[in-house]
Amino acid sequence: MDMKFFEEAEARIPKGRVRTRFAPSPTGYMHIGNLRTALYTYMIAKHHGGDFILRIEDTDQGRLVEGATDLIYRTLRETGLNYDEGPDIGGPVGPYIQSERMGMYKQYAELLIERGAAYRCFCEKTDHEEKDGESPTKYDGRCSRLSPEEIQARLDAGVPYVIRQKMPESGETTFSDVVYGDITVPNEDLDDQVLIKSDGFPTYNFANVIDDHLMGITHVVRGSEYLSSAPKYNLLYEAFGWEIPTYVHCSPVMKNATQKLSKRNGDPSYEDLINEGYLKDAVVNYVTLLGWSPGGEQEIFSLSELVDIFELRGISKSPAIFDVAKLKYINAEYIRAMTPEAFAEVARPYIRQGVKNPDINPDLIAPLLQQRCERLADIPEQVDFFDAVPEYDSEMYFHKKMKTNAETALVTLTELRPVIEGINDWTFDNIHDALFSYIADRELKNGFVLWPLRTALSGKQVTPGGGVEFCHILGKEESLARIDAAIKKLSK
RNA sequence: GGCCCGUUGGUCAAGCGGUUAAGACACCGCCCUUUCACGGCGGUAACAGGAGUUCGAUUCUCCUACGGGUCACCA
Repeated sequence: MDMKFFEEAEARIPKGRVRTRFAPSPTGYMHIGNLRTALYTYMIAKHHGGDFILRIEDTDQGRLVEGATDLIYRTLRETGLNYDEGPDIGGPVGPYIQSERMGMYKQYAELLIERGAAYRCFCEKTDHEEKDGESPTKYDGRCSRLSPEEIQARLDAGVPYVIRQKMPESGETTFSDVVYGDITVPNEDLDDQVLIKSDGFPTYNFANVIDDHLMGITHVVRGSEYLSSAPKYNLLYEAFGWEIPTYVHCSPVMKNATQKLSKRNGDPSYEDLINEGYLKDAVVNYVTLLGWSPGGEQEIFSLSELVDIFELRGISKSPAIFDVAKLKYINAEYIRAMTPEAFAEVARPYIRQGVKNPDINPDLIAPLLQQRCERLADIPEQVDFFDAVPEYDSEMYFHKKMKTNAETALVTLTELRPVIEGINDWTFDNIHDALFSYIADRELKNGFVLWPLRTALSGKQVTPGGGVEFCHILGKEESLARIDAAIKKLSK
C-alpha cells in the first residue's frame, strides 16, 4: 500500500478554520430546499470567518443535464453566496467536481480492508425490485467470513466484487447532530453498505466521507434524509482515524403537511420564483427564515446581516411548509424599501409589457406602482389600461361611500370636461389644482368627482394611482377622448 | 414491517420548570384615504392525547396517535 499517497493528500488539507461545503447535483434548477441548505452552509462558514466551498456531485452520469453546472455557479453568485473554492475558481484541495476525483476512492477502501473495517463481497447484486411485498432486509455479511484462500481463489477467477463496510455485530453507535442532538442506534441494524461498486467507482456515501475529509470540511450541512446514514459515516471516520465533522441535518421544506416541495409536482424552484417577479434578496430572506429563527422580532435581513446573526441553535427540527403568502409579503417589503429610481429600473420592462404605447413614459407609472406591488410579474396586468380602457360595466360608477352612480357620474364628467379642456400647461400640479378648485367651487366631496373620473379613465376598479395621475400620464388629448367616451357610454 | 426523527394558532415561529404562551403572514373589524394598496389601531386563533416526575409542566420521562425519513452496486 502506497502510504505516501495518503500522506500527501493529508498534507493538503487546510486546518484550523471552519470550512463548509455545498455539494449539489447538477439537475438544471435550484430547489428551494437546496437553496436553503446552501444558505445555511454559507452562513455557518462566513459567520466564523471560514471558507465556503462548492463541490459538484455529478457522479450520476445518467442524470446529467446540459448547462446545469453553469446554472449553479450563476445562482450562487446572483444570490451573493460567493464560494471561496470551486470547480470554476480552483482551490487547494481540488478537483471540485466529483467525477474528476474518481481515481483515489478505491485506495481508501483498500486501506479500510487492511484495517478490517471493510471486505470484498463477491455476491450477486441484490435485486431491489424483486422483493415486492417483503420487508427489506440487510445483507447477511457472508463474504466477510470468507477465508483468505477463498478470497484469493475468487480474485484469481476474476469474479467481480464490491467493497462493503464491515459493521460491528453488536453494541451501538452514537452520533451527534447540532440540531437533533445525540442519536443512538443498535449496530445490528446497520447494513454492510457498499463502498466501492463493482465498476470500481465509489458510492455516494463513501465518496462523501472521503471528499469531506480531504477538503477539510468541519461542518457537514445536509438534508435530514441522511440522518439514518450518519452512524455509518461515523464508523467510517473512526476506522480511518479521522476527526468527525459537526453534523447539521436540516428538515425538509414542505409544500403541505405530508409532501416535500418538489419541482416534479409543479412547485417552484428558485428560478421560477425569480421569473414570477420575486426579488432575489426577498427570496433569500424568506427561505432563510423557513426553518431557522433569529429569535428576535426582526424578520427583514440582508444576507450580510444574516451572516452576522446566524446561529446554529435557531435551526428547527420539524419540517416547514413553504408559504407563498409570506414570501409575497416579504417581497413587497423589499419593493417598498427600494429607492424610487431602483424600482423604476426593475419595473420598467414589466410596465412595458403592459403598456405598449410609446408615448407613455413608464417612469411616470413606476412611482404609482411601488407602494402597491407585491410581485413584479403582476405589473403588466395592473397597468394595461394605459393602452386602452377595457370593457366595463356602467355599474362601476356606483360607489356607496362616495355617493356616486351612473347618473351622478354623467353630470360630473360633463361638467369636468370643459374644466380639463381649459388647462393649458399640462402639468401634474395644474391638473390637480384645476380639479380641486372645481370640487371646492361646487362644494363637493373629493371622491364624488374623482371616483368617476378614475373609472372613466381606467375602466378598472383597482388601479395604481387615481384621476389626477392618469390625466397627467395619458395627456390632454387622450384624457378628453376617454371622458368623451365615458359620457357617451353613460348617455345611452 | 424494523430502526430513527418530528408534533406550540391556517402558515412561519419565540419559549429552553413558574409567562395574561411573544412576534410575523393570512383572515376579520375600525381609522386614514379620490379606488385598491400602503400605513395606524384592534380582534379571532395554539402547546396532538394520556400517564408519570415535580410544590408547579408547553418545557423533563414513558406510552399512544398522527406525520416524516431510511432500510440500493441512486445520489
